[in-house]
Amino acid sequence: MVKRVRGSRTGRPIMVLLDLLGRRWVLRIVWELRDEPRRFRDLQDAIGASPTIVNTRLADLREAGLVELDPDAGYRLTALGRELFQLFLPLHLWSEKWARALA
Amino acid sequence: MVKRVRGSRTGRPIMVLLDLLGRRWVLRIVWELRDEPRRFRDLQDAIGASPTIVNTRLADLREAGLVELDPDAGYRLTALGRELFQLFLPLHLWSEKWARALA
DNA sequence: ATCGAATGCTACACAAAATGTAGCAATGGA
DNA sequence: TCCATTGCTACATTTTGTGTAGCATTCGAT
Repeated sequence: MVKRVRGSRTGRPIMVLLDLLGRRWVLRIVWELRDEPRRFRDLQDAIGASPTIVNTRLADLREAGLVELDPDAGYRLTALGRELFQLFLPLHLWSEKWARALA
Repeated sequence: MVKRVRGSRTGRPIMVLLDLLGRRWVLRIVWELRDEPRRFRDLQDAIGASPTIVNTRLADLREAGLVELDPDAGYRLTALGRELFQLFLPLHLWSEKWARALA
């Protein structure tokens, strides 16, 4: 069952998703896990957030079925998580254009 | 100039973008402005956040060149904002699949 | 067996961000 | 002149995140 949280009063999947992705560090964590598993501390150092919140967000992402912990390798995206990341890939390219447009 | 904020210490566009999009209500606001302009209060009611934060986020989005205020119509996406939204469109469909996968 | 390093994670005092409610100033129409 | 609509601010309270320390477990080397 999809957790009903914060702004998402309707429970509509897109709202729940936007809410999840709108939590601090969530997008960044997905980004950092994009191509290989990472250990807790490694991930924490990479994004520069407190362990408290990294742990909280990892819990959110695991509950959302987007991230999992492989004891032998570390945290990584699930199949669903990789699908989501694929949708975000175009953002990378676009962000460069965007930065140029603002300059 | 791209504002350098919070987690984005590098200034790399993708990081700045992920940081911006990771602020509460930002994704939701872009979503709500997707097909027509909305007035401040209208938007506020639609998302159910406080006027304080709606105003702050609108300022963020305006500074990022993604949203603008047309006095005659209300807040709306700029050309850049619409481009960004297009990149997010697949999320809508995917979110349904995701919700089904979690059920 | 025991030491140390790496692991995921918790505790907690402090700081920052968001909420909820009230209301202000400006504009424009009746 | 009155009232509604507009964008927005004030401010006390609550919620969320930070930063630092450190705990418990596992595993490999000595």
